[in-house]
Amino acid sequence: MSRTKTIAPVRLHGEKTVAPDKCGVFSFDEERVRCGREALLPDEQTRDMAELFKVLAHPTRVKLIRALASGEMCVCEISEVVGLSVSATSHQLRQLRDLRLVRSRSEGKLVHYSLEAPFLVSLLDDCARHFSDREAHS
Amino acid sequence: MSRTKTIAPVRLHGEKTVAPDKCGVFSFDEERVRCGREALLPDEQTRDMAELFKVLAHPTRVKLIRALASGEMCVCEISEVVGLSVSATSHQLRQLRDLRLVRSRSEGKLVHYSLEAPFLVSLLDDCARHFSDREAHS
DNA sequence: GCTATACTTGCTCAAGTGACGTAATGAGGA
DNA sequence: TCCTCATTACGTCACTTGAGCAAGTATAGC
Repeated sequence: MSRTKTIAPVRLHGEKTVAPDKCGVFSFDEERVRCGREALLPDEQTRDMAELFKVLAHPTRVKLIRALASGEMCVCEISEVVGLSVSATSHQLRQLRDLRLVRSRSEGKLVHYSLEAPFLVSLLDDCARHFSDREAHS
Repeated sequence: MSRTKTIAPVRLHGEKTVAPDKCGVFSFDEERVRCGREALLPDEQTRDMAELFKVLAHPTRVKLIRALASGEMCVCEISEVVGLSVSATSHQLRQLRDLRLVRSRSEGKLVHYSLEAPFLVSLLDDCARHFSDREAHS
C-alpha cells in the first residue's frame, strides 16, 4: 500500500507477501525510509565517489600518494620508492592522473609527478587515525 | 604473476641497466627517494587502508553509509532505500560490518544497522567537496 | 510442535576487471 | 643516430563481481 515505490521497479520484499502490514505495522517505518532516501547523494556524485575510492583501493596507489606528498619526483624515482618496474609505476600513475589526483610536468626527458589533490593527504591521515584509534580500543 | 608486488623480486629499472649512475647522475635524486620512502606508511597500515577504500569503492555501499548516517534502520528498510533485494543488501552490509564500519543490533526478529565509524560521514563530505570544488574550477 | 517473518550465508557460475610484463613507440638530448 | 626516460598497446592470468537460489538461524505467534 503506502509503499509508494514511486521509482524503482525492483520491489520484492514488501510487495510480494502482499501484506502492507508485514513490515509495515511495526518494523517498517516510512519516515525512516524517507529520511534515509533524502540522505543519499545524487547518483552521479555517488558514482564519482566510488570511482575515487576505487582508485585509492590499492596499496600501490596509496603508497604513490604518500610518496608524492613528500614532494615532486620523476617516474624513475617513484618506481624506486614503491618497488615496481617503471612500466607498472606508469600504469598506476596514470590512474591517479586520470582522476586528476596527481599532475605531471615534463622537463627534458624526465616527467615529474606531484600531488594535485592535497586533500588526499588529510584523507589518508583520517583513515590512519581511524585504524590507530581502533587499535587502541580493542 | 603474483599480485604481491611490493615484496617481489621485480627490480628492473635501476638495476638491470647496471649503472648506479644511470638515473643517478642528474635525474635520480637519492635524497628525494629516501624522503619519499620515509613518507610511506607501514605496509600493514597501507594494506588496511586499501581494504577500507575497496569497501567504499561501490556506489551501493556509499549509499548505505549515507543512508545510515541518517539513523538506524532495519535491513528491510535499508533495502527499500537503496533499491536492492534484501539478500543483496545483506551481502553488502556484511562487507561494511566486516570492517566494523557499521554495527548491527538485533531486536526481536529485526536487525537494526547503524554507523559505527562516524568519521566516514566527514570523509564522504570531504570527497564531495573535492568534486564540487573541481566542478567550480573547470 | 508447526508456521511465518526477517535476515544471513553458502554456493555456483558466468562475466568482468585489474595488475603487470613485454615490446613497440615517442620524445629529448648528446 | 643512439641512448635514456617514459608512455602505451596488447596479452595473460589471477582474481573479483554479480545475481540468484536455497538452506540455515533466530524470533514470534498459534
